[in-house]
Amino acid sequence: MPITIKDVAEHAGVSVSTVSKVLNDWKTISQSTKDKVNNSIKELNYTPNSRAVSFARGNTRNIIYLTSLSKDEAYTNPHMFDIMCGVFTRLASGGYTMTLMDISDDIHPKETVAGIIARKSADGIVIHGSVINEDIANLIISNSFPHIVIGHPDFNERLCWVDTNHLLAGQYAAEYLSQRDVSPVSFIGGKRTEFISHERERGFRTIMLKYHKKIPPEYVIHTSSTWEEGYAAAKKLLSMKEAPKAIVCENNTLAVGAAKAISEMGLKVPDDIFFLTFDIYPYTTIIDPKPTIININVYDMGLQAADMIIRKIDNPSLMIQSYTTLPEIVES
Amino acid sequence: MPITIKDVAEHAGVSVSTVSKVLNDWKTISQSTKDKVNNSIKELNYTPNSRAVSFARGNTRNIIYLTSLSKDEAYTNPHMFDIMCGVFTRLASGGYTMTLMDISDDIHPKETVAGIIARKSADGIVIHGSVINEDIANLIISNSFPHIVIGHPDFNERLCWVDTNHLLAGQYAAEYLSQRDVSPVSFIGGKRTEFISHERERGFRTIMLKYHKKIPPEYVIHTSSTWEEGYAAAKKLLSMKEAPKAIVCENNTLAVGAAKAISEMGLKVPDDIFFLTFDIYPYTTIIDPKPTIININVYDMGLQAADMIIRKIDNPSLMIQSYTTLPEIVES
DNA sequence: CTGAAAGCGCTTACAG
DNA sequence: CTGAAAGCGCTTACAG
Repeated sequence: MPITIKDVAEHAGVSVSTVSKVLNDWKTISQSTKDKVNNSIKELNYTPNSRAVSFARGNTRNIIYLTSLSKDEAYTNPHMFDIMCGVFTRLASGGYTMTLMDISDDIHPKETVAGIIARKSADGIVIHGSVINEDIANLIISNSFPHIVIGHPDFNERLCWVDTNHLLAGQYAAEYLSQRDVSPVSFIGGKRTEFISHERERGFRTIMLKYHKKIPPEYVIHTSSTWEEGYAAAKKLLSMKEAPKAIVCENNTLAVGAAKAISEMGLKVPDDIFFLTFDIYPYTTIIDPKPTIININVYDMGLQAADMIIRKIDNPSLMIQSYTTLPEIVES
Repeated sequence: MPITIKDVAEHAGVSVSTVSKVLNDWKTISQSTKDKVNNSIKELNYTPNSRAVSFARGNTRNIIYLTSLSKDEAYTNPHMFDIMCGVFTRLASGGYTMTLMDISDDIHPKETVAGIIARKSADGIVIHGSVINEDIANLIISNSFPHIVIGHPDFNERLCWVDTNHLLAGQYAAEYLSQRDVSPVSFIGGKRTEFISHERERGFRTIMLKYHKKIPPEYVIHTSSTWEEGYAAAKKLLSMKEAPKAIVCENNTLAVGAAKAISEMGLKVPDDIFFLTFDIYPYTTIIDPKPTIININVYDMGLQAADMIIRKIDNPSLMIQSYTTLPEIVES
């Protein structure tokens, strides 16, 4: 038979409402009653039933994190989990719990989200950019449901979001090389159709252009993101008559291959060649020679996301807002 | 003003209890009333308030996943998240939600767990082996709280757990080599104090012994788990007068270094040398030459864990049980 | 500063 | 097969 608020009230010789007020820190309660009640709570080892609290209060202090959680997701997309840890940590410190929800093999994702809102199973929702669609976005907006999207959605402008800035990351890479007056430079990129790859390259080109440094077409290679292709691309670049003085790999996997090529050809970094890539994980810690890394702290982005959603819940009239996490340069 | 069960009852011209019975699929309800009620539900677009349901029923259909969720955890310990995805998926299909909880910088973890139990914020708990201690274990057992531990705890024997079997994985490696009559073999392991490392080595030795194949001490190297150390160890082994015909690396990172050594020395796998390691992730997909991998499907372990806890909840008198996930050999 | 009472939206014996 | 009513354990106007 678990202890309820009624037991505490009887034990302390006060009413149930008074106990509740002590529990909720009302300032109208006298110190002496507070002490009495708190003593009884301690003596009876009482803990409020969170189901009853949540029901009576009409809020859950729970946030749903909506994403895709398939097998091997943790290996193929560790960043998503790092973001999640950031979101979680800040939510927890704000007194919120976080419930995971998977939408990856959901045939009616819109109905799932509608259900969350209708059945009030959470006070707000964090949605990973890969699982949101326009229907869901409109549903959230029309219900004014507190939310935050991880990744800048390209529909519904009234959504609240946080994102990384890959364009800027590309620019950082170019600035880094320009400041050191490195020339010529080369770039190994993923398929042009990949958004992140495209942004990084675009940013890179923008800055090179700004400094009037041309990148001849043959110094730019687009390929699929396997280490073998990265290796082949780097080999090709380094064998040219005027070999580049820098290789920028658009992603980690390509950098694995490029490193192999650099090391095979006996080149030293950075004396013979500058070597840059993006993201610390998953591979740069084991890449030899060590590249200079343009990294984005996505854990921090998660913290910011949680901050924003808590503020939205506390203050529903808050304007839409967005937040972009800046890149950082890491020399390893 | 949200729609409640009362609105549905009025609209359908029945009592609240009848609506509830329809909602909960009682078999005593006539088809005609069922239809009437279901129509009203649809027309009013009614969804039960989950807070009220949970409160009235006295259960949450929610499970807490207790672990450590720090920054970079996703990169340094992706397996934990793969397990989590497995747990989550099975819980979701069983109609349970899963709430994350972090205990990494909790000064009073025992009180946190006591709180979960006391305030009934979940019907059960999944605890990652890295965050459980004897106090928590005893608390859970004495409250008969439905639980499952990820990883075999070495205290309280009445705990319910699932685990991988690293000893067996080591044995698989040895069997693999014995069947191919490879000799002599060498082993590069992490520090002896690391449990997983130790188990894998122990399993490996057991089987080698069984086939009366000795592993001379100089063919076994213990080192710290960096790729540089793995490289150095492999170099040393491969330069011996009677070079080993197989290198078994106790972990992924060591294998990165060993691969580098093998490839530098121009050896072909498996013609010149057999090359084995454990776990597919994080690195084996980019290791060249490709090792043979003894892998453990931890996602599946997560599925099993969720299964067990659901059964425990449905049937509290269920005996303690445990489950071990078997390794598999992957040729890449 | 404190308490009696209504209410949150369901579920579930129990009676019919 | 259906319904009236009690109850789950809190919170919160409202009255005093």
